[in-house]
Amino acid sequence: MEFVKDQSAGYLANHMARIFAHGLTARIKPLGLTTGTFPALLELWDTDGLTQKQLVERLDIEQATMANTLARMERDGLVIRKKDPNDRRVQRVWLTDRARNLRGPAMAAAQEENAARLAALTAEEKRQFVALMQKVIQTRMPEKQGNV
Amino acid sequence: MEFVKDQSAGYLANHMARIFAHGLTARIKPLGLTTGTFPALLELWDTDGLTQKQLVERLDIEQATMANTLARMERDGLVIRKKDPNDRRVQRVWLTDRARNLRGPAMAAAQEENAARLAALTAEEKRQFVALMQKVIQTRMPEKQGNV
DNA sequence: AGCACTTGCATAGCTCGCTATTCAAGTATT
DNA sequence: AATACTTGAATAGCGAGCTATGCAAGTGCT
Repeated sequence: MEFVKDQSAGYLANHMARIFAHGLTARIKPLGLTTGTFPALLELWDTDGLTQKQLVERLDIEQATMANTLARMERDGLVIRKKDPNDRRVQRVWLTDRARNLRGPAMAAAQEENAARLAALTAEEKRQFVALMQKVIQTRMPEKQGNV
Repeated sequence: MEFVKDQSAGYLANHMARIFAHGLTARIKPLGLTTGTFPALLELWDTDGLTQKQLVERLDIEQATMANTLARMERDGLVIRKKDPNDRRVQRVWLTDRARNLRGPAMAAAQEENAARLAALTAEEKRQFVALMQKVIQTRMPEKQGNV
């Protein structure tokens, strides 16, 4: 065969991402979280009250995807959205107490999943692996170089 | 608790997979293909007439996902599904002429996308990268009880 | 002031992945 | 032969991602 799927970087990336997502889904389900909320939560745990626009910029996610994700998060009591009084187009996103309290357990779950998936790699391989993924990502996003 | 998303393997895997998917989507759109059909097509180009069950086993995709993907492929004139006369539960999947003719261009598109995304890596890094992803995928830790 | 342009977000509608459930066809047990 | 179990696929319903489009609030030009 001219194309071996298990040697194709794109195929492997997709497969691997599904495996990570599957594992993380299971680990954070007891917390009442889903994987799609994770990136937004990470940003908000660091800086509460970001605008939707700011979240989109920080996460390389489309605006429409973020709008939908935030709607689910609001529905599930993780955030509330308030119009910025200075510019009423802007929605600022604020964590609820519940979301703030999930920071520790959620980060622990993510780290456990990472550790489990990389368990077969040596410390040096883990370092290389992360560096290579960063490099591949930055190939499309040269504007972010040095910022990672 | 320190968690830097751009050093998290799972986060990077997700991000990278979205980048690959985005690129491949654009490259195969002119062919009338979408990314989800690609794995099934690769198997069928190699062995036409597989059953749905066999496709599921070969691709690490859930049965329901494959059923939906094949339904879209049939709708789009890529395959036809025929009941196996020896076991009428079984659906065998057969490529159409159109799908057979797409093999060359589709594989070329995938290889071009892979090459573009890995352009910043040396030959040795590419080899390592693929090997590391294979290793991560093949790691299947037994479910831990209580302590991960 | 009035008009066009820009910006931030929401909505519609799609793919693709998942879990859970249902259904029909085969197999096995009695 | 009738019943129960097993197996292959389909369906329902959701999350998460995308593109395209709509709309209201702000900005700028005249």
